[in-house]
Amino acid sequence: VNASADGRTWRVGELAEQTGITVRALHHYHEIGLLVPSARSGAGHRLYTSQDVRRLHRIRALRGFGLSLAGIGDVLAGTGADPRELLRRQLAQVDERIEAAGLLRRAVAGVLAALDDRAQPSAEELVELIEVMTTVEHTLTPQQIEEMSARRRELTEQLDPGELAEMSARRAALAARLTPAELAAMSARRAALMPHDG
Amino acid sequence: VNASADGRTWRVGELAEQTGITVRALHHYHEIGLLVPSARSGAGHRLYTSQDVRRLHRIRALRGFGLSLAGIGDVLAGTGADPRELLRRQLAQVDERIEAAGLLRRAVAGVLAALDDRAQPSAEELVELIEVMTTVEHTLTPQQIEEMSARRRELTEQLDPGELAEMSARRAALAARLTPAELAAMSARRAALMPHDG
DNA sequence: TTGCTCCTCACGTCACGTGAGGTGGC
DNA sequence: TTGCTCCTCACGTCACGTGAGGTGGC
Repeated sequence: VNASADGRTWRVGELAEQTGITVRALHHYHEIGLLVPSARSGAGHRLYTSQDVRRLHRIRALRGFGLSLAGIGDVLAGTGADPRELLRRQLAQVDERIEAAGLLRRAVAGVLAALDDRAQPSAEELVELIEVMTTVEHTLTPQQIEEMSARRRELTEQLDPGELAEMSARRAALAARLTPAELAAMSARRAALMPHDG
Repeated sequence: VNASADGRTWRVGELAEQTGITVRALHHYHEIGLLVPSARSGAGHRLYTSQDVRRLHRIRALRGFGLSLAGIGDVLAGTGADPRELLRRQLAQVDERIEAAGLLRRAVAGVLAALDDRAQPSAEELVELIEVMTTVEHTLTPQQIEEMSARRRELTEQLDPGELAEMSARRAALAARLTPAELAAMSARRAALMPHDG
């Protein structure tokens, strides 16, 4: 808002050291116009003013929120629509990631549990196991899966922010947890998957 | 193991439709040698045998486990080391993702909660808010952060699979959950962040 | 004079998406 | 003859990493 007439400038290396952003990344931000240093030295070296540094901190903060560099540019330019809408989309995306990762973690842990009992598990057995475990999911056709996610998207978009946040939190917590019962069920299923010797 | 003399073959389009994997992806798998169709028609069209289809299913299953195409090639070739080691690394990676996403979700939800009270939040306010919220994390230098994750990695590698799985499950569940108390704390902190009017 | 930091190309990454332009099979 | 599927280039994506070869400042 008010320009403090601080004449101090920073060079790329200094900025990189302070912020943990690499020199190459700063070059990249310059290339795409996201952060153009306000000055150059006589030798052509980039010189960043305190204003530039301030912008960089904002860029880093927004990047930490998972925004793309293009998205960050929009937000900082103020050209985007309602910022809340942006954040809501972010939240929904994060929740999808959490949910997917939770399912994946359960699957991986399940396979690991099954393998840990075997003396010398071969890669062959591993593949076999993973294949069978994922077969269930594959009985759904891509269309069906698409329909499901589309339907869910519609539903989600009709919720107000409060409801959305609540539902998301519940789903995320559910997906990330691993109940002993589930582990037991996997352990049981494992017997059916193992090659019958003799 | 035993080759059922099933002479049936499939063309890329058929395979794509059945498996949900795009034609382009199948071309890509061919290019990198991950899945080379066993035959070609007179016109040069790719013809996949039942063996090829079987391999494709395995590729898809392993891809679902988050492995890179190169990693999948290794596993299917049986050249990799102990498959359990591979899965353990996968598990650790997934847990890191879940944890990071959980932290992110909390931050985004916090900012959203703060913004929802404002009548007409500007992009400027949004950025300000996000910046302040992430400032705490930035008091750590990159080196410190690196040291922390390195130390944690060392610790993790010394655990046996059982301990690892248990710890991971706890961490993941913790990170994904959003307690009312935390929301309240955020709500309280919010007051300090809002610009004091007058 | 020697390091150190800086500079500008420019290719590589990962797993494909997306045309462009053309040919064979029912 | 008309669609449909198939083919092979080949560039684009996203946010930089990683040299290559060269120049200015203390």
